[in-house]
Amino acid sequence: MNIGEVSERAGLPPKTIRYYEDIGLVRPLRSDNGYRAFRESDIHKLAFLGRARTLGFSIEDCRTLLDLYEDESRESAQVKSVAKEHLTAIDRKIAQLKSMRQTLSHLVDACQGDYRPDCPILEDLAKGS
Amino acid sequence: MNIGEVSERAGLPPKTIRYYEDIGLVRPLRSDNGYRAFRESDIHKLAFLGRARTLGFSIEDCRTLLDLYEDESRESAQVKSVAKEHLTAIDRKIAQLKSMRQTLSHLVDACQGDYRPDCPILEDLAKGS
DNA sequence: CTAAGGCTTCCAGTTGCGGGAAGCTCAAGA
DNA sequence: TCTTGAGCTTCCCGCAACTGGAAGCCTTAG
Repeated sequence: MNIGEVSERAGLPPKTIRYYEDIGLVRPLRSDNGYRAFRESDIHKLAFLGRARTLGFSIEDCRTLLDLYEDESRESAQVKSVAKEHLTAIDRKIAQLKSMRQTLSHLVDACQGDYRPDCPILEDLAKGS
Repeated sequence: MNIGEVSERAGLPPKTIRYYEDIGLVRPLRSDNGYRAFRESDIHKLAFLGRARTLGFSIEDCRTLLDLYEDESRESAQVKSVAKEHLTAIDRKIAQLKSMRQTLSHLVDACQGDYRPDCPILEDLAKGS
């Protein structure tokens, strides 16, 4: 199967698929004409990767997860460990964004947003919190 | 004032300060020996930038905000507009992260995390939800 | 036979810096 | 006075995870 159809079926842009091959996440065969020839297993892997990426896993995490997926002798604890670390990273990011949101929304509320130059937002930025 | 002391006072690494000069956010003078010579106003700008960055504004937003800050004839509506757009971007990111968090925490909870290979996390990634 | 579309590779750009090399300058100690 | 050592300079590479675009081959329909 050529990259275009694979792209549709796996839900990933061709560019991304080529990139994943570059970094060794998938290893499609090649046809005589030089085109990539994907097997069902490749599509399956790509869909796996797409799903893992939407959950926010890094490429390296994806590599690890894919390896574990294909390792019959894996222990689920290994998978859980990767997922838990990612979860705490997500929590950190959420906390950080919420903190920004908090400050920023106060400032936005305090700003008149009219034709006059006076602005609490700029005043805050200028003198630190 | 040399870059080292400015770095301490503005709370930004020297590398970052040089980068900000590269992209035209600050324009320190130069001493005869070629060293950057920062004025108080430069430090003030750098602190402004540092604060804006911790609130998550992009460099381009920072440039805009700095321009507005120095523009006596600004209208606070312009500032508020930039801040509001950033705020909605933050809200989008928070929503996305929360969605990831939701899915991921369910999966993590469902995984035994023991020596056995069976794993709901991998199963989910494999078949998509 | 030709044109369009799909495929290939390769290179550059994105965001916001950080690391490190090579080399100049300056201040302090033997 | 000479020599360190720290601090400064520029320059270029690398990161994550792609995306866009150029140049060129392959295939298929008209």
